[in-house]
Amino acid sequence: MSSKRPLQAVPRVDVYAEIRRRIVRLEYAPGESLDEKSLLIEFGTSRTPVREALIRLSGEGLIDIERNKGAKVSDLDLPTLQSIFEAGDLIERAYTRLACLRRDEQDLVLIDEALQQFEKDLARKDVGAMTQSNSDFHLRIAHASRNKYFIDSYRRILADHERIAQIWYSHNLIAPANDTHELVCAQHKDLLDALRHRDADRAEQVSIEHASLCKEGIRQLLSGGEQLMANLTVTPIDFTA
Amino acid sequence: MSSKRPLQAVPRVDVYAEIRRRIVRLEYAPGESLDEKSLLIEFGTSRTPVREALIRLSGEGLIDIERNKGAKVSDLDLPTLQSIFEAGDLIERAYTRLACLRRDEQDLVLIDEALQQFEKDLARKDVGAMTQSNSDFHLRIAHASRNKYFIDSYRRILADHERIAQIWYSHNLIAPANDTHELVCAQHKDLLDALRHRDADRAEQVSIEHASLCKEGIRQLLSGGEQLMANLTVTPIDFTA
DNA sequence: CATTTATTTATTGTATACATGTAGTATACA
DNA sequence: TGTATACTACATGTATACAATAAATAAATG
Repeated sequence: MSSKRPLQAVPRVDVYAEIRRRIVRLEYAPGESLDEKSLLIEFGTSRTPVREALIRLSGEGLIDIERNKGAKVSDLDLPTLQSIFEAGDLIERAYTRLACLRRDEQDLVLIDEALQQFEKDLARKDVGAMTQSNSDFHLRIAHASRNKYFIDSYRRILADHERIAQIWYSHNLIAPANDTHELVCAQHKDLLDALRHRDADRAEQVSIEHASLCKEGIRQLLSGGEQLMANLTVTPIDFTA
Repeated sequence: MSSKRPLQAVPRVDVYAEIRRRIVRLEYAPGESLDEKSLLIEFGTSRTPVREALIRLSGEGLIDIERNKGAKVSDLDLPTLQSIFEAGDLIERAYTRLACLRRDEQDLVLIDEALQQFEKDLARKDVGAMTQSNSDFHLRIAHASRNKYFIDSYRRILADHERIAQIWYSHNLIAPANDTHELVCAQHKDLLDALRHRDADRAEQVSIEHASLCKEGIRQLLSGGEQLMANLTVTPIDFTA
């Protein structure tokens, strides 16, 4: 090969992944407008990769694009929060049951790895990493369900959920004598154990409790803050027997 | 206003909508590769709108993009079919129940309009239009649930479902003495009636029967074709009481 | 002074040119 | 003839230039 070398080294920033990371870590606030120019200057790329990343993120629901008016980070209001829990609970229960039926040994290994990563991140008190590894843990269970619609639906919910988890984790780390994270870890282990024994009923029960714990935490967080945000009510979906 | 006029008239083709239409109407076969050049020649635009359309469609799961290797229409194999029914049934039941609680008068009007449009399209034996108006009918119910995650999840499932419905409708129109479409219309009316009376249990029951009818139709369709496709089995998700 | 209408400026949408990577073909060699 | 390598052609990825739209400001009119 001659001395010709590419002007630009290969490991360039993944614009999509980086913007996504900033949104779920709340570095970009909900509602904040994202203009292409400042992004391309920062990432050192042209507009094309930035625009393509924004379109992808729009498809995931993390940003809203209005024609000729640019992109904004999606809002996170109370109805959205209620919807997250309403849909999240149900879909989580569904894929968890299926995962019990369909998981293989490799799934268990991957889920266990994510579980351990979460505990490491918790020990390091790295809230961003915790959010990431928690999502990995749950998404890997979703994967074991072998149903791409449940996987994608949950990924969509999780994206928004991460932004809330971020706040919740921070709060729990600050709050004195808060054993919530120990409970979360215990539930993760229970869930993996139920998957290992293919016990769908127990896995579903743990899922319900896991979601409840998070829901209660957020409820307290909101009531601790502004009063108008305190009435987080989630309608349960009771199917006919 | 002066005599200056844009060189290009405003009502240009919506590349995204057109490619999407062709996929759900099976004009592009599952697995078929879509290269940018032939698309841009056909639509008379540059590569940019084509690429952006492909990225959006990729986000919706209708095409698969592999880096440096282009786009292919997503496959529709047996596992996908099973996943559609598995996830579709559950999510449909969930949003239907919620829609009973939350629908307003405007929702009922919109749902009724879609219902009537479907009957018109059926009378005209326009399979493509039937698929579209059927999707509209169900999506408008989903909208009445006021939960964007259920709406988006169902839209995702529906996109793939449309490709199957397309085949099923054609088959029913050809098959002699087939009253399936009358049943479908009756169920649509039942569903709207249950929504009107806010009867969640009945609405859910109709949803289950509606999905069953479709599922059975597809099953017969497959067994009529190749033998290896005959064993469409869908795992029911029985939550703990 | 308030309101409306031009004019300017900035941002987004589209087209095109260039860079890079992949795949197919042809050639060299065993 | 089979395999490996080099080269060519083509498709995709990225950068940039141009067009159109929206927002902001300035000018004009009552």
